[in-house]
Amino acid sequence: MYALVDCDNCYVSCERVFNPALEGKAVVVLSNNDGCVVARSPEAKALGVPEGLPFYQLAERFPGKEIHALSSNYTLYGDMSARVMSLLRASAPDIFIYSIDEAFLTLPSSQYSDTDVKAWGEALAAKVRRWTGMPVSIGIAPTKTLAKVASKFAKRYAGYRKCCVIDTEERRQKALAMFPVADVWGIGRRTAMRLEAAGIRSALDFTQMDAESVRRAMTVTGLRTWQELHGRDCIALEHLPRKQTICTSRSFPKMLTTRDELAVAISSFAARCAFKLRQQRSMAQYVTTFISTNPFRDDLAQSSLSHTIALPAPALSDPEITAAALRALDTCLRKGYQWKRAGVVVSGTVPADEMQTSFLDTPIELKQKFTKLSLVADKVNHSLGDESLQLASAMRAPDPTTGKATTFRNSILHTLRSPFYTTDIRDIIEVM
DNA sequence: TCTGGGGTCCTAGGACCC
DNA sequence: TCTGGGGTCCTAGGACCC
Repeated sequence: MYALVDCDNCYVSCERVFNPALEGKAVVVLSNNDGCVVARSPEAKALGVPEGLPFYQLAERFPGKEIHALSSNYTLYGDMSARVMSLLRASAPDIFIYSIDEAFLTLPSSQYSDTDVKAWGEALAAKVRRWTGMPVSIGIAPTKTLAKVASKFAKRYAGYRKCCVIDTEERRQKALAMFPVADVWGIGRRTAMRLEAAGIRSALDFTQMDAESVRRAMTVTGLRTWQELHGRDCIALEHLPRKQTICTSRSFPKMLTTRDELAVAISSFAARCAFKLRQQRSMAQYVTTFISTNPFRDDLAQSSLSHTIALPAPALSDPEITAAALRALDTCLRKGYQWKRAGVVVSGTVPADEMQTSFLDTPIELKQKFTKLSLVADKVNHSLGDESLQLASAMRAPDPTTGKATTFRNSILHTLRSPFYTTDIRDIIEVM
């Protein structure tokens, strides 16, 4: 059996743990630059606030409603997630962390009989709530896709006391009959529209299609989902310790036009990618830089450009990745556009211990220096704060009046952000 | 005025090899 | 006039996830 543990309205719940005044209120959490709504409390959902709504439309669309909006505080959410996951790991050692707010636990059948698995789930949800403050819902079933279905029931109906189990054929049929096909894990908007046009509305309707037509219409991934809904376990979540592609991208609060402004942003994205590479102990063979204009501005010239550079040998240091990203920027940059978004992608990752050199590469001594320098910078930044030590190319020229050099991250808007309650001693909560 | 970010998997088709 | 068979690798694009 699999247990899917899912945090309820994750970002909003993290905020409520430290600001209980938000309980029972309509709350939304915003994306970077306070752009649009990425998380909603049940009260906000009940008002009809859609996911992805641009923040500036919130007041227009919901006049007179009291809706609390917060900037996203990923430092807080990441830390709260780690607390929840460590509790789950202690309860069931075979855990696959699927996202910041979800994990699959594998329950050995020898250990849990049918009768007490429900009690086990209820107790786990209660423990997570009590120890971390986070509300979670748990779905238990023989396949991951059915566990997902079960968790939605656990979330929706209080009667389940945070844990729903789909273990018998009768329960499976009943649950799937009530479950919209569009909500099935693995069936997205496109496919759902096609299925509904063909009269297939519930997950049960979908399971009654014949396997061959499912495969034809939705390829083998769709067939896997179909099998899983029938109770046959066939989606393997592989523990991929090494990501094959790592991307860092942002929209800008204002559109950029000069090479210098873009270079500061690209340097910062490149360094972030290099850091992520070092964290997973890999090196990248390719570096891509992309830039694009604002697609919502019909009145402006549109362009979306990218360039990929094959490194002479795999790299993981800030200087090497940044130099390649800036070279790629200079290759693709065109005049006459206003750039709204940019990013750096590193790909073709290989394990860092399989380092090879080539005659064309940076001289080996220099490469080793760059690597050591980046590792030292990681340590300094870990103890003194994220941007304590970085390449000068990631900083703007100092302001002539204050003499202070600012970074790209300084320019991201998050005017409604909550304090770093759990990770910064200056923000520690005070009890009066 | 203001519209997010970061991934994975699958398939088709072209290039290329013998 | 008639023009094979089998395979790999790479890439772009679509679909999906949170």
